[in-house]
Amino acid sequence: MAKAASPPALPTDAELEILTVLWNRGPSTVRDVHDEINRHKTAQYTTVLKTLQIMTSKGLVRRDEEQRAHVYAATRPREWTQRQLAGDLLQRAFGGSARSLLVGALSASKASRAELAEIRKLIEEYERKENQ
Amino acid sequence: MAKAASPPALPTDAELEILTVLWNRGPSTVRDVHDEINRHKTAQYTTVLKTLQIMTSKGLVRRDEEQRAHVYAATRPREWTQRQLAGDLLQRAFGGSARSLLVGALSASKASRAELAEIRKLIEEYERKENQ
DNA sequence: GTTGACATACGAAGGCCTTCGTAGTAATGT
DNA sequence: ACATTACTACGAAGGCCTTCGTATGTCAAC
Repeated sequence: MAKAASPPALPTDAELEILTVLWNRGPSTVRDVHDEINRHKTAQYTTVLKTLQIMTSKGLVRRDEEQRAHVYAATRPREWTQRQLAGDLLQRAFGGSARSLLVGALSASKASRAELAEIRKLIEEYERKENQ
Repeated sequence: MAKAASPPALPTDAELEILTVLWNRGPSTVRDVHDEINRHKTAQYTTVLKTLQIMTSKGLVRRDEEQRAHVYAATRPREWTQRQLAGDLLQRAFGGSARSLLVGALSASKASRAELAEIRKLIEEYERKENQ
């Protein structure tokens, strides 16, 4: 069973939460993930398990069954997934305009002065690369 | 019937598509929306109608029943909704970092030189306001 | 070997989203 | 008056997501 081949679809809400744990912790058992998630909300152990099983069949995570407690790891790096998610929203809600998306993000987040500076540097970096 | 009071929840996919039409066209009948949407995909008239009815009950749109063909209008402006959506993704997938979100958006969109310049100006603008 | 702790597998329920077909009603034209 | 056309209302199906309870298996330790 399992198999998913094709590009893993976008992770859903619960899936993204689990992926975040995996990205932060590295390969983890269900128990690891469950414990981590229960730090800020409550969820049954089997809920996490089931979701991880589904994620496996979707190809979002890979699992190592060597040990009795299977070890799960994200298939795609955080950045790759973030790009998918950002790209999706970009098209769906912002007509592809990265600028509009940034406006939305900034007005939603009250970015600090430091963050603004970071973003400016990032853009300058991009522009430099663009000009080569 | 109808009524939703509380802050309208985030629009779903199909809802966002309809909202986009309303934002672009202004108040419109179901037929208007349906015609517009069928320019790039096919959907039954009653599907659009039903979705608009649901959106009404959620408070995403308001409807004027004066005429036989009801006229629908978005309750919230595009920018407001975009902020919700951006803010939601920002928290869910980027740990609140607008910079990370921008990185994702840029790598997903291959922004043009012109767009990069626009974004830089936007940031400079923000920084100027921030420093007053 | 029985018990208890801990693991996976799996079915199923409840929600929401999306879609559409059908029914009923109002306007329009012949 | 009648047929045609255009509109709204509504129910329901099919999917996916999320959640959980229950069944089952494994291992260790008494």
